[in-house]
Amino acid sequence: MRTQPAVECSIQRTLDLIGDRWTLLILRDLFRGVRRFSRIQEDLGIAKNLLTDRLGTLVDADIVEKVPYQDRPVRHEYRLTEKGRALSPSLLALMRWGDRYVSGGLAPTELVHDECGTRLELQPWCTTCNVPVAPTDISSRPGPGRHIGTEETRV
Amino acid sequence: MRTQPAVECSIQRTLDLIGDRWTLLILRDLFRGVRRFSRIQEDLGIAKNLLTDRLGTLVDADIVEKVPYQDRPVRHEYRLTEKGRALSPSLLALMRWGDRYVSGGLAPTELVHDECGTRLELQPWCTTCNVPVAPTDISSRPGPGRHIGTEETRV
DNA sequence: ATGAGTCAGTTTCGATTTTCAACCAACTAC
DNA sequence: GTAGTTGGTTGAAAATCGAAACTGACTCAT
Repeated sequence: MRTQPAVECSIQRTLDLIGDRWTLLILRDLFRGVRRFSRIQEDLGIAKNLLTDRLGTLVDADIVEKVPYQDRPVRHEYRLTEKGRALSPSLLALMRWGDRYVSGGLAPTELVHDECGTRLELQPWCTTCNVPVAPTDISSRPGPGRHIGTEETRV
Repeated sequence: MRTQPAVECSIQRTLDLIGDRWTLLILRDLFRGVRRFSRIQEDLGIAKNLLTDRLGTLVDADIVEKVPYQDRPVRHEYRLTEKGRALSPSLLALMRWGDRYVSGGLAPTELVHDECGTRLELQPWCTTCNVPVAPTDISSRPGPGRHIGTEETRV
């Protein structure tokens, strides 16, 4: 969307790709199984030219792929790639925040653990210690993908 | 931002509030400790009138608060409220996705577990079973905040 | 084989947003 | 008094968006 020399932040890089008003909603629909142009269009109320544009961007970015579901006439549907499915935690996090702070704690839809039916939380997880990590136990440091002037950083 | 009758989805409700091109970047700056109008403005390169507008929206939504840091002249800085800080997992999730899929696995900044220095992952977590939950073990169901026609839903 | 319908777009154009630059107000420091 | 800083506001040009009309490829019913 924008063309900046190479931003030193993965959040910004990500938002440059999918951070506009519609794209995350389109992705939500794809996660929900709404995969066809016209279905997405009527579900979101997005203008068709914009939907064309956004889906094109997502396909170019390899987040979504266009697969034919019939010949004669050839019709396609849009499916998440592995890269696209990897956005699941991001959407889940936004959803849980909205449940708590916008929907007043009353989730319109709940995501639960299959085995026990408990509603899921999303937590930072340490793969070494195998424990959830509280925000107070998180530090940041410059990583191998170059670094920015380090400040008090707590995300 | 938009005024829709009462959308039945926490993702959409959330994105209506913070899902524009700049707001999440502003919040990222606040998490990083960049809290003053002029600092944010130059860091992001956002137009000042838009920054005024977006900060106002965030303050109205109680995501950010404006606190004076000096008198004479009174100057304010913008701080995350508890509601704002609760967006941390969302930003973290977007960051981790960007690390992997946009920055080619080379994180510009790493968030690590204080105690052991391991880079953090963000995982759905079952508070009952006390285990991380894989995407395949997640189901969805209508919650108390009203419900939408249920489809194959996997977020 | 004509006519209506569906799906996935493209085109056009007026309305809205964003950007960019200039200006302003309050105060400090010199 | 002059310059500088911070946190804005204002207005005009440029970019983007939204709504509706139009297209093309095909099906199905008559």
